[in-house]
Amino acid sequence: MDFSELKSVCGGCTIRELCLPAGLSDEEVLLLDQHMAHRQVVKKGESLYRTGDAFRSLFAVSTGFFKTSILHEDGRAQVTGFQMAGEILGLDAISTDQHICDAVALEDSAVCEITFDRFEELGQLMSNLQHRFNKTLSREIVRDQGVMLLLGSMRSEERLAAFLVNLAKRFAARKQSGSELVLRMTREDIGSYLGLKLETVSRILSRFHDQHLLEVRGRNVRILDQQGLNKLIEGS
Amino acid sequence: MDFSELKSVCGGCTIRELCLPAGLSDEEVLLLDQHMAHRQVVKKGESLYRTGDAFRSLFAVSTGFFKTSILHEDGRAQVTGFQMAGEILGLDAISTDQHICDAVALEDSAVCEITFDRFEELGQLMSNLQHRFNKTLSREIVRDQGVMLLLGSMRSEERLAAFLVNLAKRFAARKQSGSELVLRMTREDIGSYLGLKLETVSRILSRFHDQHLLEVRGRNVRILDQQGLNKLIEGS
DNA sequence: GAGTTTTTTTGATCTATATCAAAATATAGA
DNA sequence: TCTATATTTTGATATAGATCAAAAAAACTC
Repeated sequence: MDFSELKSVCGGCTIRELCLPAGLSDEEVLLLDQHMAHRQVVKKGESLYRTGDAFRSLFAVSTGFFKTSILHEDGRAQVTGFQMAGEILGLDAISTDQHICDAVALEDSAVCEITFDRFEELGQLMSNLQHRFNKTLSREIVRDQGVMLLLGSMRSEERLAAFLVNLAKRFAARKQSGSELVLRMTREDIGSYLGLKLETVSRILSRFHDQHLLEVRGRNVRILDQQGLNKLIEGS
Repeated sequence: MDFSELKSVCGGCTIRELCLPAGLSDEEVLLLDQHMAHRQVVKKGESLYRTGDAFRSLFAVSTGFFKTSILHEDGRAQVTGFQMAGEILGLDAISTDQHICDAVALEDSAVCEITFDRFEELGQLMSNLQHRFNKTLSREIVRDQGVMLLLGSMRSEERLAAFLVNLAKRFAARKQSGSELVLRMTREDIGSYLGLKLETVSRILSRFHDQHLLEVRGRNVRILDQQGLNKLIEGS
């Protein structure tokens, strides 16, 4: 981890409205900025934090791409999410003051750090910030329950379709192409997230390719038929 | 729903430390009490709220047992949780101001309601309450990610063992027997929660019975070998 | 840029869990 | 208490996805 102390600048950040400062006034953002610790770089493959680490700060992904995974005693791991610009890492640690997952950068990335104690103080000063943060936490609950639905009641093709459509939407919200995806994670990571084996993920991608839903070239995926994918997700 | 306005009395509540007032001083609890809307009864089979309902309040389960489930377009449903005394219903709705699941009472139950607007105001007055509430939201995230691990990487027997051990722990924390469980939900509900079919749940319960891990008589389950169940969960 | 390692694809086969079916119980209603 | 309905159990069979295996393609390393 590179601790070069670049001062955060939420005010000028392009993804401000997708991140913690969403919905804050300029003055409020300024106050938030003053309390942000610093920006730090996490190289591809490095961990931002690991299971068991003491919880001190939340991290907002500035640039790059992360995965979080929890480890079962016996070595099995479950990928619980993939985070991109504007998304917050560390929310799960608030409950126990310890991180309960590993956060690993899947490409060279940068995060903005804010000490949680500081952040809570700010929440007391700015009811608006606190209100938005409650929503952020709740949104994570909704997301997690969506994954439960995926894992609990959808078939493998539906899961993968839902995964790709979700990724595409999030890229699109960040003004990146919503049809040209570069997957930062391995087939195994995708499989772990979706409760499937990597071979199954690979086979289904090939099948989608054959059905002209996607064009798959390794980790480069182009969505050719968004409609078709959506139909797969909904239609039983 | 019975709207008889029984005044809430967190102060005198036996499960106070498992609920929203956890960790608050007597004075703080008094203030919280003054802002609780009322207690209300939900009869077995009735909904406390349904998907799409406007979100106004959080509900703390006072007595009884609930299940929450989200509905997929095509009719499939996924049970996302079972809530008992002290646990909070409605956390997922904060993000969108709409309920995204149904909350159904599985036995005659009572809940304590608090308007969320009021609650947020209180959070501004009592940093302690806000701090605890952040933890409550985070704890729900941790719980959900535990379910992801369950659904994504555990086999059917392990899932059911984990489910039973979890229920037993929660009953025990409420000074009820941690070995004599009365399941309030159907095999189908359990199956939906665990990503299994009801027949599979039934078969595994029978198998556990044969292996003297449990004594199963319909919905009455006695845990005979907690150790054995734990071994199942951990050991691959 | 050749060599090593990691990731991905594809095929053949196996297996855990689903599905279909029917009897046995339990629960609720009159 | 009797009847109707819903739930649970158990068996027989089917199947989606796992596992095992090996080649092909990418991605690092020196």
